[in-house]
Amino acid sequence: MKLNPISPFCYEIPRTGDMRVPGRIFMSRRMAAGLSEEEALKQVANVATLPGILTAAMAMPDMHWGYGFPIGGVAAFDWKTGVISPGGVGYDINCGVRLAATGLEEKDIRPVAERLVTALFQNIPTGVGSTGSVKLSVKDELKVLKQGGAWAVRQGLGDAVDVERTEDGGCMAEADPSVVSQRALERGLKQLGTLGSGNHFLEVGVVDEIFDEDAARAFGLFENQITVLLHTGSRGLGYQVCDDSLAFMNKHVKTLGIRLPDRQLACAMIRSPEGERYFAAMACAANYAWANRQILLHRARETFQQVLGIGPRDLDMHQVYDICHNIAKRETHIVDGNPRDVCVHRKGATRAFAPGHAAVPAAYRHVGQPILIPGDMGTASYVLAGTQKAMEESFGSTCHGAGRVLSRKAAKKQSKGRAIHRELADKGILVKWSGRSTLAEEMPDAYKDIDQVVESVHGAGISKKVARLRPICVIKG
DNA sequence: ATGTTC
Repeated sequence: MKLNPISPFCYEIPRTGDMRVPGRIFMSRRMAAGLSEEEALKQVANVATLPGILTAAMAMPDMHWGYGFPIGGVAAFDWKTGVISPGGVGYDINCGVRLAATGLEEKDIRPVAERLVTALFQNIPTGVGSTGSVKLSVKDELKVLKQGGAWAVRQGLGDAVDVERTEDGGCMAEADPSVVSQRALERGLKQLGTLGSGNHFLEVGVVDEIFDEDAARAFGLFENQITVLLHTGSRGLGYQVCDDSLAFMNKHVKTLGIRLPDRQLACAMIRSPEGERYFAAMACAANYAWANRQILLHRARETFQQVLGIGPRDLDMHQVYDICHNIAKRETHIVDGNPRDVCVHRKGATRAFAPGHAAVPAAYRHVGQPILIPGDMGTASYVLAGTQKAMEESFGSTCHGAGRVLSRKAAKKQSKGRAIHRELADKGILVKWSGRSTLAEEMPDAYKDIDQVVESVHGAGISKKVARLRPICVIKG
């Protein structure tokens, strides 16, 4: 695939064949030189052929191959003439990240780290098919799908301010539980408040370095501060919503009469019964994910208090922000100088709204929206802030994480004979996990260098570095 | 990512 540098941190796939717009990849020269993502680049070009796509099919430096659309991809479609596609969101609808800061410092946690990680692992169900964190009736589940994070707070599983510091207030109003299948409801019934598996985790970390004092102060972050970072999504419910939607979209797309370069790009006009049905079901799964992360934060608060023998006031575990990185949203963006109503697909990409945007919580509005970028479990995670340049160049979007370089299979092979948990322990990172091959599949070597990913988006100007976090304890599924 | 191939 031919890539033309159009600026020091942006490369273009020129328009050819059925492409309606070019492709655009945000990455440093160094990452471009090491790029071996031919299949993912082809997927960017494929997305560029879809009806109603605006400006360019975009990808972030953490891009890799995904279902139809690349992971690390951003695609915005005109609301009236464009399409919506489950492949542009991903199977784990509203997979996302939540960060809480505490009143504690590293010295308060080091002596109890072993007990803390053990207690977190006991109190939070992990792994494929994990259940049992909260008891839910079907009636309550429908409320979760409609209300999102606020439902959990109403149950006493969090604070009102948690919801205020969540993207979209932890709720997409377009949710319509009547379009969610019985099977999806069944899968969701017992999984609320569970972590899941794969790259999902809950991590106790420490603020390692501050890059932007003003933004860090606004976000309530200071050096040596203990943080909790958690990464999970909508579990089996979201997976089932995606699966159900792909089934009816595949049927529907045959009636559209458009030629798709890949059947995994199955889609519908946004303003069609099929498009609206997917959007309404997707929003339900998004709300479920926000309730899920809300409950996990509550479990973390309970566990810290139990292990440290302190009350909520001394713990002071307060939410910094919660973002989604697998979602489609209705947003207004300036396109060719005019405001346009668009449907932005972010799949393995994060919203990065600029200072002054009304969707950014008031306390953060002068510095921009917080962005949470988890690294692999052996290195670091980053807090960034949204920028005006992101509004202008990437539909208010940035990267989402390190991005895989090794397939799960390849990672397992490379880890043979190694004790990954010991390698991490040598770096001062305690890890507890449930899946037989989780640690091998998720080992640091399986991921790109998070520092390079973050330098790319910082260099491109689509977000700016605020702080780096270093892990101390990690639980995984 | 996923009751990891209803």
